[in-house]
Amino acid sequence: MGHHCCSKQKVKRGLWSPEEDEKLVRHITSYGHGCWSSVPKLAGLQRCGKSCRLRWINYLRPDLKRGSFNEQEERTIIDVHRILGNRWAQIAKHLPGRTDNEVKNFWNSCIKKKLIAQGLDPNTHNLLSLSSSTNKRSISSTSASSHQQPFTVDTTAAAAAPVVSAAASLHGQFNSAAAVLNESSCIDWAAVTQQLLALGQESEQQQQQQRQHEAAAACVYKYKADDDEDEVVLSSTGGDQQLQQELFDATCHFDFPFLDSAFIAPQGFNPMVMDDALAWDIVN
DNA sequence: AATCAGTGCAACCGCTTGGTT
DNA sequence: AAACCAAGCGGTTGCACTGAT
Repeated sequence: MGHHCCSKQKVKRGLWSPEEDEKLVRHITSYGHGCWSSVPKLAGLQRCGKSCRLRWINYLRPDLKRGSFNEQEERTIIDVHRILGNRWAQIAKHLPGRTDNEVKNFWNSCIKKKLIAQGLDPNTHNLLSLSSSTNKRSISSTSASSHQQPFTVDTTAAAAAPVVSAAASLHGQFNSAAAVLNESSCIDWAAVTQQLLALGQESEQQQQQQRQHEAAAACVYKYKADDDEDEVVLSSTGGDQQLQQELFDATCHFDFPFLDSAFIAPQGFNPMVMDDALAWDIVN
């Protein structure tokens, strides 16, 4: 089966020669690529337009950074992958000079193995032992990303340490939520919070938390990012505004470095169970 | 020296998306 | 609404290279 995009022409395939590279670079730097399907003819190449485009994007573009990935880049890939999954093009946008193909190859050949060696599931970024646990109960699943596991709660842990469990569960849910934020979906955090509370036994401390949850549930957190600065803005739909402001001040120090367009956190998004360390862990 | 397995990277394939007619 | 096309994307393949035997 030949190329559907250029089946009428005899095209060369396989590795590019330096001469072909030179022709393509010369053509694009002089005239731009325009319509890729016309590039091979105009540049004097016996390649299909798709092949030219790929060669340019992945190898010949002047702004590409060559060489191996540094530690910072590796960290970024892992962090963004945790949130976005295998969306290599999206991930590559956070790595100037790197292509989606390069990131994907680096992930498959290197990072994946490192994570497995660390006992982490490269798909979910959870501990492998936890990923295979059977003592879990699914309470919600809103993920639109196939790599994400349904939101689960370890009920044993919940009984022993509900707050920790809730935080851990929210952590998992946040990952799912983050994976779909770009599609402008909203997570029903108020419902999640209610279910979390139902799992644990009510205590005085939890009642205090309940009040905080309710206050936080009336908050709308707006995150905006632009070239100059990122900011999270609080607005309220009612309730104890002083408590809301305290919650906001106490929990919204963190950034959302992987969201390059503004989003509005869903009503009921509750940072109360997150401290800065967890928030940092979530978004990084 | 020859062979083989493992690895990394470049390129390809097929599908999806978005725009145009 | 349907058909078509170009571009974008992620998964997969092919091949050169390297190290072990």
